[in-house]
Amino acid sequence: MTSRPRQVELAFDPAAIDRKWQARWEQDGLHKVSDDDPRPKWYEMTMYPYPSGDLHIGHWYAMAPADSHARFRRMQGYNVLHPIGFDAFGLPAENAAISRGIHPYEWTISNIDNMRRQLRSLGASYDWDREVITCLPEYYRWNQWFFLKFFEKGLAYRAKAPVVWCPSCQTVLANEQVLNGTCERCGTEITRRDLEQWFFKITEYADRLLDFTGLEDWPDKILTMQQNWIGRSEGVEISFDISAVRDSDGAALEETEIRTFTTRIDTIFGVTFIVLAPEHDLVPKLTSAKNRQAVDDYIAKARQTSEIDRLSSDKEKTGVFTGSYAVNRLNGERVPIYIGDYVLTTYGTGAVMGVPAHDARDFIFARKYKLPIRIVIAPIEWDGKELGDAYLGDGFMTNSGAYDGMTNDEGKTAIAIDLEKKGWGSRTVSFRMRDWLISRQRYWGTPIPMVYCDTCGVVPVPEADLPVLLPQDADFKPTGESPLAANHDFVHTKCPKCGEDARRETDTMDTFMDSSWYMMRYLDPHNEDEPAGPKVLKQWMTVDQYTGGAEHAVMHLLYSRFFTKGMHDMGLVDYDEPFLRLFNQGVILGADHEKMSKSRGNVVNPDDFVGKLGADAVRCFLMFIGPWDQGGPWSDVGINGTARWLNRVWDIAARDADKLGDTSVNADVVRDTNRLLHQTIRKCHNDLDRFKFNTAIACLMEFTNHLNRVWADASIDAETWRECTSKLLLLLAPMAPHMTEELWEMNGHPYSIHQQDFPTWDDDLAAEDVITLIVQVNGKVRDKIEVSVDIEEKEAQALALASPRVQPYVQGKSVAKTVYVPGRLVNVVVE
RNA sequence: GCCGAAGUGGCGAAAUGGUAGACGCGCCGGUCUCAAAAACCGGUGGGGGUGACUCCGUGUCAGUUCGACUCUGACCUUCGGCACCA
Repeated sequence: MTSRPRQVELAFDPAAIDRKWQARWEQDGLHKVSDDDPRPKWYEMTMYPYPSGDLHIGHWYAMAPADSHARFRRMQGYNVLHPIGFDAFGLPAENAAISRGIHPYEWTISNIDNMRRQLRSLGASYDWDREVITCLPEYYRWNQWFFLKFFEKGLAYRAKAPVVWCPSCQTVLANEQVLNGTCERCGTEITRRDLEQWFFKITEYADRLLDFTGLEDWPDKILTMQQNWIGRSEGVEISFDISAVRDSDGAALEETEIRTFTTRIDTIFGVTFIVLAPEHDLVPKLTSAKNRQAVDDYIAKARQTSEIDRLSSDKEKTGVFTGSYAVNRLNGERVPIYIGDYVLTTYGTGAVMGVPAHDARDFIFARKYKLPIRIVIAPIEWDGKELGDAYLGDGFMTNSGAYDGMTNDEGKTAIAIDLEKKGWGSRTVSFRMRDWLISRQRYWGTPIPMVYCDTCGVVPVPEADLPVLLPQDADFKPTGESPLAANHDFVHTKCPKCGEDARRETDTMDTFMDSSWYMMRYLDPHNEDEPAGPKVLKQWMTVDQYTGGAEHAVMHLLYSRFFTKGMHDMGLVDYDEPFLRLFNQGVILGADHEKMSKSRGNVVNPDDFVGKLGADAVRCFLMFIGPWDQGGPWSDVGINGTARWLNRVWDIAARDADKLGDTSVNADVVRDTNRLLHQTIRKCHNDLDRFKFNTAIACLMEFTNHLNRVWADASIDAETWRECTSKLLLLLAPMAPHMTEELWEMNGHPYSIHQQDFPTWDDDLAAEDVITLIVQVNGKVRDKIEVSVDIEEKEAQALALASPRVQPYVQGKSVAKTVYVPGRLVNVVVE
């Protein structure tokens, strides 16, 4: 409350104008989108918000530029669908509800009411009849419907697995929701649990998800992140012989081999040990009586180790010997079998062959436990000495029997082929991505439509019985078990198959289920028979432009791609990518260049600025700060500049053009003004097309400045003035929809400015006839001369050399050559 | 550690390999005013010079080029992602 920034005084009342036009547009249904429209369609979607209760400046930063772009497309002649909805299920509603003793439904719906009002204050061109709210049965019944379809197709399955658990949220999480070993939502360190849960088989689509050919314009960053997340590795699964191992009774084991996965089969002759994950099934059987105690202790310790520590790559590599040996079939060597927690049970086969000479982790492990290190890929210029570190590069095969002398690349293929012939292994592909765990032990989500019957097993709820309603009266406080399990009426049901007593599944679905298909529901939000009708799907999908934050790279954006491909394969839709183009906006920061947070006290409340300066000023300032994909700091004083400019636009557009007499009109200035108009239209159009709002606004500012100058000396005629000001309003309309509508009306144009065509330009009129020719000597600028745009090279060179400011630099020196860039410069190279 | 993006005035930034700093903020000066605010006009990268001018300048160091903020290589810094994935 100390140094209050000086306040811009406006010549108009933005708040009144905002209200006036928002009401009028609403009343006229200006933003209603018809399915029967002859114009080409453009589906432009922005990621729907979570109804946290308040539309903060980050929401504005996501929504306002997106709306401006949609408006721009509309003026270009497209039938634009730019819908909005609410991602209304999820933990925060429950947590907030628990702490306040209010039902999640009440909390969510009242937040939505408030945010709807705030979204309207932004002047966004949403068709509210298409609004989607995911926590309503009209919506989530289709989650259940899709779940049944995926189940039928074998893409949804139930399995016991070591899943991620958040002790604070008291629920399992998907792998994608773990950040550095902590819960993505609350930051609590995660643990693991062995639970039976529902999964979606996203891994079955791993290869297809890596194929980005159907995506026209996605940021490389997102594609890279998805690629890394999926983590495809080509390698070989090779087994080691354990048929010689005997159990405590001296009997042979049921299993005769250990399967391992490697990407470096060329190093197979360098194997000096095997390491199994502590959780590996074979561990108890392979552990000798003598080593039992040490192994059990190690496993117990591994269990206690936190996920963060366990996953840290800096951690010391530890392990214990099981007492058993396996045989490397390629050279008949016996190697010790260890367990070690640097081997993950969830990747590959949960077992690795230890090649210390050529793997950094195995190297450290071998040093620690004094295991032999045998070089089998000779480094280029290797002096035959011991290695100080694992050698990971290429080289020639050595100590590798028949393969000696091959390059390791050749060796890779040769060994793989031989292994396959002998049946000891096969080429295979491993993925880092795991199946999508969708069960949640929480209340505020879509009930999973499954029933457990003692006689029939797992039985899907028949489609006709959907939706399985989320009971209103559940005790939703988290206990670690789903709150629905405590609801007697919900749990106890009849088996759809045999009619006997049965129990319902009490877990709910991950909310990323909701967002995996919401783009379809906007097309047909009131359809009671299907998620969306085939006719509207055909007409609108896929989404032409999607905008939103990059934080969803490997969650929502990956899930929805998978979901779409699944639907495609079931014949439910005929496209297999949901979003053709993607644009990620950056993050809006506090004035201190830090992330906004209450504890820092740098949070900006948009409502304050909207009330004083108007929605248009806030919209334009957010777009003017910098490139949209870059984000940037908010500035309480910076916005005054944008407000001042809009005020000047107001002033200019409100002037009476007839006050410009003929007496001082200057034909050159009229021509220059016309040229600038056409250049401005061109630049503004091209910038808006590519989301470069900051430079689009800058060029409109330049045009505004020019108009002010020519008004001051009355050097242009009234007609030109009217032409320029009305085009200026049209160019600005997508970004400042309220005040341009008001000025449009004041100037006697027909309602609405937002239904007009975006101005077009004429390249001939935009072309310069005089240019500034840069004259350089050895690349340094020495003079600038005004010349005709179509000047000949010879003449340009002559003018350059004749320049008195160039003369001193060329005098007495020989001109080696001159470089002429038409319309740009002449560079004289001397000596 | 690996992958990716980015380093330009006091600040946000702009520049198809061709005038570095458009546009805006802030600041300085002026007009208006009793005064201030607002508004408007002018100035504003740094050094030197009364001046016309001149030298330096886009993270650092090399390179390619007639010419590099832009391309190449190495390094430094910041941010984002992944992080024992065999």
